[in-house]
Amino acid sequence: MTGAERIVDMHDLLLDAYGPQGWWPSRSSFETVVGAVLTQGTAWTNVEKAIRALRRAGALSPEAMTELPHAHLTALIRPAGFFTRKADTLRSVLTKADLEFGGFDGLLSAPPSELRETLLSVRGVGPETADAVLLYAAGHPAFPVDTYARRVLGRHRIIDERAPYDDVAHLVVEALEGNERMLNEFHALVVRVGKDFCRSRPRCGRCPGEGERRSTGLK
DNA sequence: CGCCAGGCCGTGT
DNA sequence: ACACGGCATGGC
Repeated sequence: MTGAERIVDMHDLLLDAYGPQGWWPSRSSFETVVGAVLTQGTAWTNVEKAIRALRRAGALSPEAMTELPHAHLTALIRPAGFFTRKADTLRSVLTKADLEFGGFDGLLSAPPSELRETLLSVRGVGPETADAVLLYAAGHPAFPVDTYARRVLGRHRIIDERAPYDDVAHLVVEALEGNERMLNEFHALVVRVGKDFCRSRPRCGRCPGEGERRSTGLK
């Protein structure tokens, strides 16, 4: 079985086991983008605190957040960690959207490649955040390669755990034939199963070829 | 107390 | 092209 076939199988199996995950959990595309930035290197529970604070402050729209004094923004997202950097990043996205795309909706409406390049040009937005925005806020085929994707696909020997980001992303997008619905579910399902087994139960024994990681493995 | 979480960036090899 | 430390809070 090829890697692509195993990825399709994994998607089908996980979907049967867990059901649709309903990602991205948010009330608007703007909230999705905010969440994508805030969750960088941060537990989702902490992101929820920050999102709730923003909502209470009425700052969960591009216009409202633009009006918000920077010190307020920084204070509101504090629970999400790395808050000085993340506040700057959110501000930069909004500024760039206004200057170059006539606003946030204009940015999201840009062609996928232009949207991705623009997002990547913002300090604090890397490939995973950009691909999460493409997939979950703009509805384009993309695959955000996060720590869980690396872990799960790596332990199943479908990829080398430290393969370059774009290699992994392209492999999955090709495997799922650019099917946005499947890419959406697959990313969410991989996070779900990764939380269930790969973290709380390292070496759970369910991944093929798990025994040789420390003995012979490593290139 | 230590480790980790739905990363990214600047610096040094 | 990689390795590494810094960025920061909160839960277990």
